[in-house]
Amino acid sequence: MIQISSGRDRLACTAARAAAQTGSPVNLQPPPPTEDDVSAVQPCGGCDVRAHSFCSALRAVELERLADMAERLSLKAGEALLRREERAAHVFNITGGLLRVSRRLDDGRRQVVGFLGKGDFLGFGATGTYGFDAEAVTAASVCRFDRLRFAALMEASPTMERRLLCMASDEIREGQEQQLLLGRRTAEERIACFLLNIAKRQRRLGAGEGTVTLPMGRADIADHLGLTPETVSRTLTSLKVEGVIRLEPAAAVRLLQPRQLEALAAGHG
Amino acid sequence: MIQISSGRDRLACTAARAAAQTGSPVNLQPPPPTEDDVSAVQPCGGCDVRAHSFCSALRAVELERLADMAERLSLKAGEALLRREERAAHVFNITGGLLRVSRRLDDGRRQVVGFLGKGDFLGFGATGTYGFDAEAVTAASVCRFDRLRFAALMEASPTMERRLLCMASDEIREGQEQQLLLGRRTAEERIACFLLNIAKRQRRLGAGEGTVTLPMGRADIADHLGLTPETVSRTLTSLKVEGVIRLEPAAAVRLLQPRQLEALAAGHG
DNA sequence: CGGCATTTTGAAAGCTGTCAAACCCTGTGG
DNA sequence: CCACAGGGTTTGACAGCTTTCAAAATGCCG
Repeated sequence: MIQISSGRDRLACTAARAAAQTGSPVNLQPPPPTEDDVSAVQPCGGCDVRAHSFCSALRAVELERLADMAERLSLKAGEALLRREERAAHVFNITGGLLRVSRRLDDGRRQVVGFLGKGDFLGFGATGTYGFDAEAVTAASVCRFDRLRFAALMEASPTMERRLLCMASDEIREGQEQQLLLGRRTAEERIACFLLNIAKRQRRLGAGEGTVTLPMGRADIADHLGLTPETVSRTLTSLKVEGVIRLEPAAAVRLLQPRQLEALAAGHG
Repeated sequence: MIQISSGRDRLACTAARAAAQTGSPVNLQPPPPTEDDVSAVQPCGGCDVRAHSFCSALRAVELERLADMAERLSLKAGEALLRREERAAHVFNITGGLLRVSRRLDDGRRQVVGFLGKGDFLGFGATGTYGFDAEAVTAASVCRFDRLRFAALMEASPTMERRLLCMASDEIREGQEQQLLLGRRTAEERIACFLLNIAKRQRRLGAGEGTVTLPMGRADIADHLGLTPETVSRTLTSLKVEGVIRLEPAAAVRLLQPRQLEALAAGHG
């Protein structure tokens, strides 16, 4: 299922890559088929900013070590990276594509707890077993680290754990924001928030202007916002009719009236 | 508003208290009026287990330092401990009573992100400003630490940050669980989950048998579960009629059929 | 170009929310 | 110790948003 490339590979983080260049020439494999396209428009997740600060906490020597222990994985769309209750043996860093992290009920009801993209880390917190499922939404590439070796490296670097703590802290805050959304916002407000969040992330990753791309399907969006695919679709077309957004080909959405969208997200609307 | 006792005071954590005893005689103030009753049945929050592991990561010297910098606060029911956007100058440890942590929308809609009780910590993650409001549900007592001094102490203790990371990790997991609840569970399932969670916490704090106490009002429960007070009340009486629980005086709830409750919480019902 | 999955649209039902009133418990004052 | 006031809780009736079930339309991929 999961294609694993040779152990010594280029690292995910920008910083790591830069530092590694001084060493042996890095063999840049051509990225898997669709990956490049996807990661080009790739929006969601904890953002590369975090990934960057994370890696910049490491010294060159440590980056070497980190690069040494990286395995590179390729996931096809829909493929699972890990499952809840599974032995948490690894830590991951997404280098391209889009993953979804979710929790499920026995009867199949699902809550997408987050989307992860280029630069995002996954699986730190895990104590013993993972607490969630992680699957590829689009074709994706991931760096995999052995948890124990990774932890050892962390201990060596004092600032490293602080970075992790910051990342965890951000994640907690995002989770609380999402709880507010799920518990108290209307469908329209949820969609507005979602679009603005995606837009912000894409901007951070260098995407242009008021156009966002939604690589995930309506069902994924619905499971993220606590709605049904039908409601997501209806709300989207409703916003389109109001002239707030325009639905374009290739899963693109143009934000015609970002101000209006922000007003909706804020609850005035 | 907030009553602050003298600087050098007994510490919140059990471990810290024990260690501090070897030093100067600790002056145990009589707890505020209702606090003792409340904290006796006090259920919710990240649980004292975490608080304990946290403090057990410190050496005696550090505990001394920690005790040195503690200020003790008393909150009356309904009083605010801190507000979102406020300068995050402190870290807190709840020593008695019950607090609620919440996020709000401009129009007043509120999401209670968690209840904190004896032993819980509050305000770590905060970077710059707090990201939530925190208010006393019942009369409560809290230890307050200066953030910077606290951070400095953390850096000194290598295992300390790891503890924090674990706590943060737990919090993330709880947050995801809550997202699943808010996004995908029915009112009845939410109530069932809530009762079971409270019960688990009370058990951990040494409460007896199948009786839980709900120190918070219906409105707080509603804002925690993404419902209205009316729906909370209706669902509770519905469970009562079905013979699953019994509503007793003093905000007590007896779990007559815990199995049935678990089935409901799991989605089979 | 055809087949299939996804998305959109439609109609109706259901769960939860809203508004309002009755009830109860708690704490207070006589 | 009992009556009373007040807020919180419970109950009722109804409305509304979202879901559900179903079918049409669209878009993607071979």
